[in-house]
Amino acid sequence: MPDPTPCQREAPPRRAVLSGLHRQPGYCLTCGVRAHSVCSAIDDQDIARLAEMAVETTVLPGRTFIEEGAPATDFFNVTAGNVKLFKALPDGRRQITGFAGTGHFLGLAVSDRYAFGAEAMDTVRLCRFSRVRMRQMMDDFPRLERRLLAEASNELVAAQSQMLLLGRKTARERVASFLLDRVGDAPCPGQDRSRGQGQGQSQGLNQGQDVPLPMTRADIADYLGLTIETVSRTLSWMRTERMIAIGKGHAVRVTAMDRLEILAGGEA
Amino acid sequence: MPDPTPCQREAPPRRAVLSGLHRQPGYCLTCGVRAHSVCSAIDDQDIARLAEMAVETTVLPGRTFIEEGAPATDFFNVTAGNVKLFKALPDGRRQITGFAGTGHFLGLAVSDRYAFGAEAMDTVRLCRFSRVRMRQMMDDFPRLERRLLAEASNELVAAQSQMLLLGRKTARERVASFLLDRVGDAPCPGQDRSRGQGQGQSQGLNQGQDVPLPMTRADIADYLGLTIETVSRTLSWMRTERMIAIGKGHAVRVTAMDRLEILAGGEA
DNA sequence: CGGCCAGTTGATACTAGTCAACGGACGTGG
DNA sequence: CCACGTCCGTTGACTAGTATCAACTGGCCG
Repeated sequence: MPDPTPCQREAPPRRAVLSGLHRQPGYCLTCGVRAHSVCSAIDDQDIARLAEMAVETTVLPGRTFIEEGAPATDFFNVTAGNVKLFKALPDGRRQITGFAGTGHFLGLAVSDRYAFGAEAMDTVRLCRFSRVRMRQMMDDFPRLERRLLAEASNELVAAQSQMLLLGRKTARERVASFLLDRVGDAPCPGQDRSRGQGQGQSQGLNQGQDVPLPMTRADIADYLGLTIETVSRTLSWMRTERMIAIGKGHAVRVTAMDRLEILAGGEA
Repeated sequence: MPDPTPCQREAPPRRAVLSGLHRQPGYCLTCGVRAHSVCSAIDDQDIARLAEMAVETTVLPGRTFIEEGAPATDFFNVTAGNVKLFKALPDGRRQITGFAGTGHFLGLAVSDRYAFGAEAMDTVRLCRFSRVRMRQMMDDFPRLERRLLAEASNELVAAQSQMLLLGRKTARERVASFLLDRVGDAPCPGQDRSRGQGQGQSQGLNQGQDVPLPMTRADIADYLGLTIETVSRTLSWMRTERMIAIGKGHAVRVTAMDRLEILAGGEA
């Protein structure tokens, strides 16, 4: 297993939510995240240009580093930690539109303002790129644009599934879908997305699949369009039905994948 | 006003849902839709290549021409008519993820299967491109890819708004948001998206803004995650509140934009 | 004319939201 | 050390917003 925290170089003295220093030219060459991210679209020989425009940024847990509606000046690439993306209504209701982990690219938008907010769920490390410079890179490297298009297409597909979930699924179906979407995610986020069905993650003599839930009930609720009470009740119900086992500290073990899959109602 | 049905050439003898003949090399040069679509990313001098790989296709109202889960062999560009895009559950519940009008590009996906279905709402004319050939075009013309990325980014933003709507808005808020999204759409779809604020929202002496609704109540319901009854009741309620006037044959006039906007709850 | 479909409206049911109480984990400070 | 407060999660009682079921209308077309 490679370096679990691939992005640690500089000292961490910063004040505002967003600050930081530019990377060294050779930075990206050794970045463990590159392989999983859009940066892989740039060859070794050109990657120094990318490195030099990347600003190292650290965001503390709970801090909002993209404000919905603020001028969209930067793109971001998550190099460590997890981020929640959301939209909100004036009265405070909010919808989490997605979770972004290591390797995820943020900030795609044609508009000059961010259409969503982003908040760090844990300590997050980011590469920050100005949009202007990023556009130059895209001009010079069409492969980068292709990679972004692929990323956007995947997100679009995910968004469509989420619309089906939010518009048409019941609370039980939503929670089941949510758990299944996360089966196979490594407990250590960002690594090992191989999703090998083989011996899977720690099945052993088969106790079921572990599902890491690095988010609170409130986050799950805001993601599924439910309340925390409903999420809690639904998980409790699944436990009494012996479909899952609820462990300490944000961990759930799926013990009846088959019934969960039926519940989730695979798409037609 | 230019040719309202810019894509009429060949005779219409066809049997299957999808068939058709390849375009003539000069076709795209005169296509009135080109300016509004991804095709504008290709210069006049190169557009013949695109024309030659485009297959003219007509789809009758109500026909599904993209089947969810089917092998994704083609991209489409809508040249006339309106399309609804949707995902469905095995038991028939369905969520319309979007409406696509003239100029809209369909089929973006990395997967080898369509993630959504598409059905003609009226008589639809399409340019159909094989994915393989389209990929060649993208290789040769990075501008095309850039244009597609912009298109995808916009759809992503729209999808996020829709998630907020589906997850967190009440029925009244959903219907209000839906109507407002369509204010300014020309009654004749595909033309005049200028959204000229010129004469204001035509208030003033003013009868209000016309909102064309070329879809049934069932479609609206499936788009908003509601039932047809709730949509009907909500529109009726808005009428009694004098926020809208309901005309014959799928037309609604917004008579109190301001109250509708408050209802829709502008995003934070 | 009769059948069908889209839409409206009413009565009732039910899912999930709201309000509230409680327990455990954790951190702080006496 | 323990008392205290806070945050997160669970559970219960009740409510409200939509869904469901059903009846009815008007338009369209064979």
